[in-house]
Amino acid sequence: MRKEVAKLAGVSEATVSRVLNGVGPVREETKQRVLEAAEQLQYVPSQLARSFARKRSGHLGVIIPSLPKVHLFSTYYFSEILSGIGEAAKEQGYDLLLMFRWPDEPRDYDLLFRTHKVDACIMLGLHDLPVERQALAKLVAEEHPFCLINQRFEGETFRTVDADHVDGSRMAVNHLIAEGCSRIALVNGPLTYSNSIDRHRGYREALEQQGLVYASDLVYQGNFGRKSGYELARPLAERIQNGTLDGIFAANDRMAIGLMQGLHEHELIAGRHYALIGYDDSDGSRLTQPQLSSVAVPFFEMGRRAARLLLATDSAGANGPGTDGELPLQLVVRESSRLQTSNTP
Amino acid sequence: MRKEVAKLAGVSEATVSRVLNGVGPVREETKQRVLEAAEQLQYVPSQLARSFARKRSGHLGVIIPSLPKVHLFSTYYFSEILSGIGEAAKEQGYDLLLMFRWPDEPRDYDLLFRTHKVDACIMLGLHDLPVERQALAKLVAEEHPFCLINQRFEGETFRTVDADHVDGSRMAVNHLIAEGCSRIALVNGPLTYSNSIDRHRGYREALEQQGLVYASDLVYQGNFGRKSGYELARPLAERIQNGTLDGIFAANDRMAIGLMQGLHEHELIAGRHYALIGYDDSDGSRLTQPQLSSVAVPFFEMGRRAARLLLATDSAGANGPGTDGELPLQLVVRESSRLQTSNTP
DNA sequence: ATCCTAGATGTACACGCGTACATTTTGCCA
DNA sequence: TGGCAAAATGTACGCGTGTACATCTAGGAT
Repeated sequence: MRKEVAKLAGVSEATVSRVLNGVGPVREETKQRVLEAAEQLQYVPSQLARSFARKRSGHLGVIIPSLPKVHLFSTYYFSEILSGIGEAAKEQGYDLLLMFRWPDEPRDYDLLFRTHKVDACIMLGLHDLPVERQALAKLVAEEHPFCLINQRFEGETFRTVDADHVDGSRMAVNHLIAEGCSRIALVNGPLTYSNSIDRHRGYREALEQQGLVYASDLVYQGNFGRKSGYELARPLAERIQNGTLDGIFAANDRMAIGLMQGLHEHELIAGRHYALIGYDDSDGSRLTQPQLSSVAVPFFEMGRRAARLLLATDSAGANGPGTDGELPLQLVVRESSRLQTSNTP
Repeated sequence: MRKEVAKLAGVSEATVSRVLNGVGPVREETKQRVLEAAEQLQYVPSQLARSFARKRSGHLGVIIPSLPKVHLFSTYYFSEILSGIGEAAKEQGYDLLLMFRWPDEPRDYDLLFRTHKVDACIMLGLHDLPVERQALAKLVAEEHPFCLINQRFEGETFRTVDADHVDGSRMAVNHLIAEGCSRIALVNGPLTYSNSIDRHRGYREALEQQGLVYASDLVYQGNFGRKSGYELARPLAERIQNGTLDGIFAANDRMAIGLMQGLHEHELIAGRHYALIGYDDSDGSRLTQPQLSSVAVPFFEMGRRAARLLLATDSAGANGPGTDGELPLQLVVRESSRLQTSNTP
């Protein structure tokens, strides 16, 4: 208890507070006396009371989507981002308040702020739905600092840390073309993610820039899960076999891997009968046989940036909405996208 | 502000508090008046002040190890556990305070409690080191509720939720033997995890129960990382080729997969030239070719139990150290452990 | 020696809630 | 109608900090 420390050190409670917070002028000798007294009494200030007095929780909230059975949609994705957030938060003296959001729960993010549970918040894996936009708009209206990662809301100016997925997708498709593919399918994710929109745009741009035709029947849709990729193997196998498909760009690794497994059951091998490239460069991409080519996304760095953006106090911290510049992606070529032999039947 | 709500509803602040907390007798009509006033004024109590007044943070701390470059050691492992913890915490009205612990940081877990940052805490991925034991012993001495998951400290009575890994390992090895293996290697993890000790014991017991000899030169050691498994491929390949090895039990999937990849480079195929089984039944086990046999560990359930154990208030909650009963494991046979053809050269 | 200023410390209180205790109101029975 | 217990509400205060403001001290310039 602070009072006892004060008495033991022969000073007032205010001085104890000053020493422990390093504020205000304190004589060196006094400071030492206080520190010794605190040490001797094993005194540590209560974060609870401290937060209360300061009216700041010291928490950075992180909203993570949780699925009924899957628990976490993509462990790699979230783990990387979370680690990045964690590093920056620790750096700034904040703690992470992790909250799992179930699909049908109300989006009352503003309560997190109004109840002072968090000082700032990062939302992951949001869908572009009206309810979601509305909830976020409310946060903006009430001037609560928050940030999205790897996701934009078209037409809004929410603070966001994103990568240039149009360019990343272009890179992926260009690579397939360079490997000799001319009929390239896109296996995309749900269009309620800006990610998917970007993939589609990059895919189309690359095709058209290289003088290939864009055909909507080459665009397939999954849900970013492995199973959804696996299930698309059947229609794609047919096209590969009848020669109307030689390359596949999957919007993430999980679907790419599912696809690869499904096509394998049709005796179709990636890097041999067709070229395949995924997206995210998740750890799974190194587990498959053949190993999966992919586009590396700096998730860790994105998490870190988002947290710094929100918490930075040193420079021009929580100034404008200031969406950060988009981060660069990197093509990672492994075996699945190689296509030396042509696939004539 | 509560005072305004009170005024608007024509009651005292205490009554507002009572209504919002559902404590004490309140006339139904009064209750409605207060709720309406609160609604109208958009009043929500500050969690900060509430926690302060109650002297309970409402946070369940979760300590997660973080590695310099790897960020998270095993995303599957932690994601599952974390999700389980999250579910139980939400169920009990607690929030998760996530803290990444770097290897060289001091183990001052007791500060978390003494500063009232958390009401209870779950530690993951601890090593059995003197500093660690000491830190935990301090928590016990100060009567702070905490729980370990998937890990015991021999000789201590720390609250723990664990699975019977001796039995799980026995199952794995018995399976290999049933598939016709007679010379089975163990690729273990670091012995500073009780997990590893258990694996070793189960491995040995199974061998001896089946009348096979236990030989220490068949025990290899990795660090649970894929790379460490990959690097063990060289010595193991040699033994497989000279006929002194036909089965491998890896202490986790990551090492098993690395091993599988390494052995593949020696033209050795799991399920054909040797039988392989991993442990954890992580999502990666389904990504390999051939798919990896494994032992399923109910990580999600373990996380949930640990959290309930700590937070449960309804039944006999935080009573004794009460280590929970060990959870059952399940053998998951896929392709890598099948061994129809003998491996005569 | 005096005065002034900056440095050092003490005093007092607010922060927003929960809650023990005092007080008032209600409902019921004699 | 009076009385009494229980229900309903109000009053007052503590929780452990941070901090504005007042006060005191020391040291240098005049």
